[in-house]
Amino acid sequence: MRSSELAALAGVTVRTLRHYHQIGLLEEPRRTAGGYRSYDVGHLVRILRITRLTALGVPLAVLPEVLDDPEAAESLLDELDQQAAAEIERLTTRRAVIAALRHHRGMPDLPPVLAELGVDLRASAEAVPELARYEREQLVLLAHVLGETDFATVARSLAPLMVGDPAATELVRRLSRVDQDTSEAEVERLAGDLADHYRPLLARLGDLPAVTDPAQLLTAHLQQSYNERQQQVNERFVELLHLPDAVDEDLPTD
Amino acid sequence: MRSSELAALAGVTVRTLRHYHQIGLLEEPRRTAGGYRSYDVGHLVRILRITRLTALGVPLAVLPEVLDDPEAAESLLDELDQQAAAEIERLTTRRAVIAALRHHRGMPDLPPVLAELGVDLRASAEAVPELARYEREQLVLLAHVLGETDFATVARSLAPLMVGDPAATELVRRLSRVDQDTSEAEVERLAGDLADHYRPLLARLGDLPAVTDPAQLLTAHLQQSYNERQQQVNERFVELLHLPDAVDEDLPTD
DNA sequence: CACAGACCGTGACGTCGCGTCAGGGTCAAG
DNA sequence: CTTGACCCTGACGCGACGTCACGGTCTGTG
Repeated sequence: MRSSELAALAGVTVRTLRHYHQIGLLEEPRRTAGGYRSYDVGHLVRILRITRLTALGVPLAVLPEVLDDPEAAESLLDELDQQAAAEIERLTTRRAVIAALRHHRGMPDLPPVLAELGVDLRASAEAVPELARYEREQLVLLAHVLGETDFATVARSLAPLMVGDPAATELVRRLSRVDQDTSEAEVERLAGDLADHYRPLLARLGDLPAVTDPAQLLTAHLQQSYNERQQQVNERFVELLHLPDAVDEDLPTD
Repeated sequence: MRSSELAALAGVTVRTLRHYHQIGLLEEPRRTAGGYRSYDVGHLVRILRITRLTALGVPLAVLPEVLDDPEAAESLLDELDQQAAAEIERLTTRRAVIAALRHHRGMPDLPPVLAELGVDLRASAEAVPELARYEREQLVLLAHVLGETDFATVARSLAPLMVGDPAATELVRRLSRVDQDTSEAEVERLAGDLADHYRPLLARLGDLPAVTDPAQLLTAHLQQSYNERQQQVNERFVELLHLPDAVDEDLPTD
């Protein structure tokens, strides 16, 4: 048989044959005068045995051992089965997450738990795009520093304060309109309203085990997402909440 | 933040950060005087968004699209879910095969269906090792040329003729003892007994759709596994069964 | 008997998501 | 001033092949 015939018979590609030769898994056959490889059924059998095992997930490197050692083959099966089981579990939870993520459409980086709480970022995303992006990032940060479980707890009780909520959206909208021409009075009022609205959330954070000082990360992020005047609002907001107003000096203010 | 701090916070390795920089997935941060990278929370958020998506199976290459395109993200979720489902199915059937293979222990390259038929090659493997190997190869060949389904059908009705069967084992044992000193009479007798025993199997093969002339492959394999005198038995055996006694000229007789 | 087209050969690089040196510079504490 | 912990870049490694690139071989047809 020529290589292509053998490959067709065995259901592999010619390149695969060559690879098996290279790693010493398949004996080199005789050659024709022109240098063509000339295979026989023995090679076919060998390849079939190989492909049967690789189909089970056996790496090519360990094949030489298991092809002729029944005991090695035994323990290998255990291992392969456990690997497959573990992989199936990972993929199953992955599918569950994907299913949940369908609910906040187009934002698959949001924590899935928000979906079941009915939090819908799309509303505020349309109203105030750039700040919705910021909220989105805050949620991602928060979910990470708290862990998905603690985040779920917090989110469950605080969902109404969050972005999907009309009151929160309105605050965000007001903040988005802040610029140089905004009066000091409005700055003060908005900071107060923000503080009133978010105080429960931050208080709740205090109850939880601080991972790497989550509040710091969040406020640091906050400081980076606004114009000067908006930052002034945030400073007052933070003061009103008695949060640490400075962050690690390695974190640039930009 | 230094790279190791960021890496620890984000739950990735420093090497991963460097990789994301290399493929343009993560913006290069400012540098210190000494050339050290100095990250901020923005980078942390970016990495968290990335890892959330890669955990869903999103390849790094497509992340730039989906991170900022809700529509792309939508259709991506469908695709990922289907991939995961397909992979789960493959792994599940793989586990089923592994479970079946447990029964003919140490021989994971045998077709799994043989397990439920109670075929046990170990018996004959102890009795006549080298010929058991040959039978094993024949089974692998047969399973391949017929396909697992047709092979299952054939195997179900012919299990008693096969290797686990005492009568078959006895024939194989007789064949294994054949050498130069064996009488012509015994050669003839054994060939006849083999033909009688295996005729139903080969006849059955004729009923099935010939894939690449399975009988040829099988006889070719048969011709390679024996000493001269044993081949003589086989020639008679094949004649008695009216099988094609020659094989493709590309198949060497050695 | 020449020629086209299909097939064969041997390198060698690409894939994917990083791990792991190797060889050198930087930084903070003692 | 040194030590040890950290940082940098560059480059190869992994696993199982896919995919050129470039050249020789075989086979059928004119």
